[in-house]
Amino acid sequence: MPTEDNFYLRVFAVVRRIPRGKVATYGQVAALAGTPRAARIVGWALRTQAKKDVPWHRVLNTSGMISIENMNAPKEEQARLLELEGVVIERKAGNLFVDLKKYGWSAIV
DNA sequence: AGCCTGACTCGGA
DNA sequence: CTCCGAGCCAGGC
Repeated sequence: MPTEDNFYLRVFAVVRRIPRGKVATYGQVAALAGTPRAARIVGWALRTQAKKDVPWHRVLNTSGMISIENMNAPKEEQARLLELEGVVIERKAGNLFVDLKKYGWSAIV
């Protein structure tokens, strides 16, 4: 697998392709980026560049739950951004969930 | 160059 | 069904 910055670029490119009002999982983005097992790297990539021109808030874990707890990007902020796009956020036990069946994005476009 | 850590995931107990 | 552990890739120290 490539170990260049291109991986990041690909990740960003994939994330940018996520339509407004839709969400994708880390694993999915990683797969689209060319490395199915690099879900963690995706999160990392987003974390290093978060708050740029990439809709990082559209990326969630495989459960549709926001894993962020005490990071630079508060989950509340992510929830707000998603709600602005029409995505319904479900709050359960202090965690934020998104209905992937409804808002999940299909890579096959 | 080597070890630790992490916005993840999957599989077994 | 829930909890715990191992696997994975890349970056930081």
